[in-house]
Amino acid sequence: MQNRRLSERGYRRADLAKATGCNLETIRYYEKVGMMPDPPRTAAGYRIYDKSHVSRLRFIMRGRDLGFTIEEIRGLLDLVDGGTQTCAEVKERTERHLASVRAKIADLRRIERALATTSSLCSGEDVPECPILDALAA
Amino acid sequence: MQNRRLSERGYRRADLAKATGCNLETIRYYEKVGMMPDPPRTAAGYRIYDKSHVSRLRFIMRGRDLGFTIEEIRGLLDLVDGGTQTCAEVKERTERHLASVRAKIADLRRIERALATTSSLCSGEDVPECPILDALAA
DNA sequence: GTAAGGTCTGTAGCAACTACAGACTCAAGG
DNA sequence: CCTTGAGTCTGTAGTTGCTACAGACCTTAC
Repeated sequence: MQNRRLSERGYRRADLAKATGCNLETIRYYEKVGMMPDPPRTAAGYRIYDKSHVSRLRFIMRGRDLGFTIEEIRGLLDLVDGGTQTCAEVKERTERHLASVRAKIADLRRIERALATTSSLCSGEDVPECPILDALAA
Repeated sequence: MQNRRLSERGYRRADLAKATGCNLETIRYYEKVGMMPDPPRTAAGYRIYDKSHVSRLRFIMRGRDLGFTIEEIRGLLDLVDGGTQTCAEVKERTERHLASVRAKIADLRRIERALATTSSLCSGEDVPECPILDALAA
């Protein structure tokens, strides 16, 4: 194909981006902040990635999708990298995060009800009393 | 107490921060971006707040907690501020926000399910192999 | 061999804060 | 009356987690 020699050796940055769906520049950012390892380079300085980079980047992105902060993901990666991870630790972190997600859902449901009520009140001619303020300010 | 004359008139910035849990500087930021009104000032230029500012700031913070952007909160505040809008406009904005709330709930439910699933895979034992990490890497 | 396109670096921008620095104000104690 | 210490004022710079250049360099296809 267009870059046979390189693709025999591994992925270029754009290949990694495509393989993971990650933004091109974000890969460099993750490297800068130490979440992705400094990859080997070609003689000309081009980064060369392999399958392991694809997995790691997917791991990071999946964590972000699940609403983990960078620091939380770093923590999870440390467990992986350390090789000393215990199931108990990871489970504990996950459940803590699960609890906060459930709290957010509960809050949003309250807002949803308030908005739905407002909307139904809005069918008349007059501007209604707004229960949103009460719901949010409570 | 130490500033009786002022506290008879209202809250100072630090009082408002304490009453709402908002960061001191963030109050000024919200004022700068037009989410909080320019408050009255003492002769020396000190901001003076009252109960209405407490409610409004709580409203903003709650919205932020729930993941609304500044622009969305601005929209909600417009609803609350009311005044010049017709009922149709209010209803339209309300339903738009309702849709975004429901989308957020759906997102969080998806995250919740993923977290609950990964958590349930985990034995909680002190073994180095963790199915949650495997699931994230998958 | 040259043009198109990928990669490199550093840096600047974004949202939404958060934290100074340096000047000013104010109430209380001596 | 003066000092002291805490609170406030302004503008600006730093933070997080990206994202998007600019300008130079490298590779590949034709």
